[in-house]
Amino acid sequence: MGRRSGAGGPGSRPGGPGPSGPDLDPGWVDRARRAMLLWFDREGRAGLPWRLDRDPYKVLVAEVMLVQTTVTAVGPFFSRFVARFPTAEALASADEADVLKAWEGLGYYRRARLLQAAARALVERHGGRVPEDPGAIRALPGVGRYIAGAVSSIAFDLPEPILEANTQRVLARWLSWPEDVRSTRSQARLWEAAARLVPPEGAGRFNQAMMDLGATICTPRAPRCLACPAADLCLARREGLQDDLPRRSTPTPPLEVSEDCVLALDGLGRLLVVRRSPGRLWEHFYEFPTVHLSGADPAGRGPGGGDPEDLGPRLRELTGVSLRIGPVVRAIRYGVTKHRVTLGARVASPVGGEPRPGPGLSAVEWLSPEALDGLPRTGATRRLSAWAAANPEALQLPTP
DNA sequence: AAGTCGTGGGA
DNA sequence: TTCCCAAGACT
Repeated sequence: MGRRSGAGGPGSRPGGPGPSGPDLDPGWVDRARRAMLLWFDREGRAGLPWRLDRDPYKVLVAEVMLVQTTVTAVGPFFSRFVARFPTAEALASADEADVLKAWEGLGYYRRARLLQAAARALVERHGGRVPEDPGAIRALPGVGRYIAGAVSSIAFDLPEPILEANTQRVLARWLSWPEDVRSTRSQARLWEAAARLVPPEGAGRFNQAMMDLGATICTPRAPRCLACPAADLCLARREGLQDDLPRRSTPTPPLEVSEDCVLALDGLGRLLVVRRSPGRLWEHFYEFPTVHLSGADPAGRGPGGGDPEDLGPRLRELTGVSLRIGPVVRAIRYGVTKHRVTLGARVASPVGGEPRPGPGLSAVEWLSPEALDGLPRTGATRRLSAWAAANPEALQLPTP
């Protein structure tokens, strides 16, 4: 017996397209809806900060923050952000630098700019409110099909489907979908299934139930099928494939990168920092002057060279400041996009020159540690700042 | 339509 | 430590 017409399976006509075809059996759809809504009311995740009310603006903020970001990480950011920018009006009129600072640490910083653009669109086009119209929501900056469906269903209970990491996994297993879930075909098929499944009433609860199931039961590894309210609906479980689905093509290994930066201290206890230019990674973010040594060049720092003798001239060109450069006192590793970076931090002190932004930079400044704390920084820069503050003696340059 | 865009928690 | 991966959108 194949996967196609098993009693109670998702596929419709025996001999028809089966679960990989366009149709889902109406009886199966009905059972799935009931099971998920019942389960959500009993076992759904309670206490998520963005579920305290259904303010459509807050739902929108939460959905944007949750893009490619874990629930655990978003929690405190969301509470702080909506306290600081409680309405679309407040966000629309805020300084971009304040919005970026509130977003610092969440990553994908373009989201923050687009969310503010969305807030401005809400003020200009919709009286400062999120419109109860999926098409109008989808037209907001930074809002794609997923966020439009999530806001429409969760805030307004409109029967719009969603598809994201959790629902992809759940649906791929329910349908025993064998292809790479990220392929265009898979996405089309899974969106289609999601659209068939979302109930005419209770859409918001149903969509959240699918995400909660994926997060707590139907997990990437070792799904807890014994606790799953939809176990008897699930084709992958019936076939014993729940541990092998969804399928993903093997990712390419990250590219190794080596960089050095300088923790340069002047006579007033200030640190030399640079601000990155627009149109590139970490735009408008502050960091310590950094040069590319070898490997790929994710941050767009230009041609590298491993010779420590070159560091002085290169940093002079970058910052306008001539530096006496000491040894690496701290090394950290971090990942960014498809790269693995080893960043060495050297101590340094100025011997001449004036701050002047070089290639890829829009500003160079001497700043106190306190002033630096108030500016948006990359994750690596925050780690080094914290380390420097905790180890002031390590910043002393050895006497030549 | 493949590439780009970040970070941190958990295993 | 390293690896996986997370409520995607935009170009």
